[in-house]
Formats: sequence, C-alpha cells, structure tokens
Amino acid sequence: MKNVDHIIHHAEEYCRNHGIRLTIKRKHVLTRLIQAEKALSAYELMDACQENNGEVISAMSVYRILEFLENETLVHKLNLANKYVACAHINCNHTHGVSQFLICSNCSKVKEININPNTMADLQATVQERGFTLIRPQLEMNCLCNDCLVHAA
Amino acid sequence: MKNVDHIIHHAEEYCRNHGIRLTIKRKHVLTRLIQAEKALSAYELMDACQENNGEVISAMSVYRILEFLENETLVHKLNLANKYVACAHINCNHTHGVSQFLICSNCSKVKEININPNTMADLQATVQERGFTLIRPQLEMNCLCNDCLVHAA
DNA sequence: ACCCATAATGTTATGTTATAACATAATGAT
DNA sequence: ATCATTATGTTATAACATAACATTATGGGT
Repeated sequence: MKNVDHIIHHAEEYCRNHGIRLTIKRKHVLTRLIQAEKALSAYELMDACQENNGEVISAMSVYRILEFLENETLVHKLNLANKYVACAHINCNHTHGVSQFLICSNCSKVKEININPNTMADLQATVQERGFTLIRPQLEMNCLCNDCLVHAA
Repeated sequence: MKNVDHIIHHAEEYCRNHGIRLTIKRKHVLTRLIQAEKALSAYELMDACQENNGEVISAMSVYRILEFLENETLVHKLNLANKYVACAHINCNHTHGVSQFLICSNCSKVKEININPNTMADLQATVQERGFTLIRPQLEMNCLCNDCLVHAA
C-alpha cells in the first residue's frame, strides 16, 4: 500500500522550498491523482474531486491546476492517452532523468521509469543526425499491463 | 522535389494487391497529406481538400478515411500532436520496422525514421522487465526542426 | 492593521478533436 | 439483375482544451 499522505507531505515540502503555493484545491487534485494510481483525464479528475472531497472544481480550474502541477513536475501529461498522472518521484527527492512511461492502453495504469541513459543517448544522437533538436524528451509507450494482457487473451 | 504522383501510384498498387479500394476521396486525402510534407489535423485536412480539390469532405468522412489509411499503414497518427502524417515508406515497398517520429512542435514538420533495432531492443527489454507488453511500438518525439530552432532563438 | 500588487479561482463562452447512430449510395461477386 | 458488402452522407453529441474577463485570496511592505 502506498502512503498517499507521505507523498503529499513531500509535495508540500517541495512547494514550500520553492516558494510556491500548494493550495487546498491543488492538493486535492494531486491527492486524487496519487490515489488513483493510474492516469486520469481532466474530466475524470473533476469527477473524482467531487466524489471524494465533495468539492466542485470546474474543468477550467482542473486544467489550470494541472498546468501548475505539471510545471512543478508533480504531475506529467501523457499525450498518448490525453491523461494526467502523478509523478512517481515526488517522494524520492524529486530528481529524475528522462522519463519513460509504460501506459496500459486498457486500464490506464502507468509505470514511470528513468530511461536508460545509453538508450537515451542513442535516441538523442539519431535526432541530432536528422536535423532536429529534442525538447521535452519524455517517452511514452503504448502497452498492456500483464493483468490486462491476460484478461484480453 | 518529391514526386507526389509517384507515391500515390505506389499506394494504388499496394491497395490493388491487397484487394482494398483506394477510392477517389481516400486518394485525395492521402494526396493532400503527402503534398503537405507535414502533419495535419483532421480538420486541416478537410480544409485542404476543399481548397485543392474543391471537394467538401465532412469531418466524419475525414476521420473514417484516416482510419482506413492508418489500418493500411499509408498514414500514421501522431498522438503527440493529434495530427496525421503520410507514411514515409509508401514508395519503398512499404516495409518498415518500428518507426520513430521526430515532430517539430512549431511547424509540424515530421521525419519518420526506422528506429535502430538495438535501441528498440533495449526499450523492449525494459518494458518486459516492468511487467508490460508493448503494443503499437511507435515512438514519437517532441522536437524542433533546425529551421524553427533558428527562428525561435 | 491597512494597502496594494500578485496570484488563484470563478464564470461564461467557445474552440478543437473525435465518435455514435442511423440513412443512403456505390461496388462487385454471383 | 440481385444482393450483400463497403463506402459515404448526415446529424448529433461526446470528450478534450483554452480564451477572456470578473472576483477573491494571499502575503509583503508600510
């Protein structure tokens, strides 16, 4: 079992240290996302806040809050799924390299791992060769988790 | 200069060989996409068809046509950008390995290349280790092309 | 304690991307 | 020529996201 409070505590500390505000709404959104243990869309998140905190947050606000949390790398946006996931490194001093996201296309479970630096270097080299420059080098992969693989078969 | 007709000719041959129909509308959509030499959204594509062929194709039809073309790997959907791009391998017998897409976030120019098999093997291994199975292993990377890099600076 | 600039949130409207559901038309095999 | 299949037309709506402007909350300087 994951200790949600523990992670939130780290997030609070992170924000305090960076002179930014983890307001109550921001905390609620982040909490829901951590608790979900999977990627949620902005609208799913909106519903989750209402159900769990009895708090109505408009879609507009959810997007704004997600933008804030993303800028602070407390949350990552997954473009493959158009969903958002809590950063997996909030509680480990919050330093991370380039992330590789394994996304279950069926249940939205996500594993965020640090991409192997050699692999990343290979990718990077290819990009340069072809006259491009990598920005936001996050890697997202369309997967099935083992649970869903079994049930799908 | 790219020979659009030449690529379309290959696409027609491909469809003939596979017993599927490259209807006039499908051909128009594909042509627009090849000619654009970059990724277009479904709605941009709709406009492009109207402007170039004077042909009105509803958004619904564009999506259906894109789905068809995608299934035949004549077109790829880029999830990073929510746009669609003509496959770069239509004219080279249309065999390809796993594609890596370098997408310019500014101008939507796209380079589709075959990912280095070793790099892919590395990524694949990591995925397995973590209890996931890769499906649709296409890799998309958020880049700037050199033109845009210069102009942005 | 008060003022004020800044940051956060509220509110309404709208833009963009995508699919559902059912109707009609075109195509090709028999 | 018939008919099943495939493609397209049409209308409606879902799902994802941002713009623009109003109001409220917060915290630093005095």
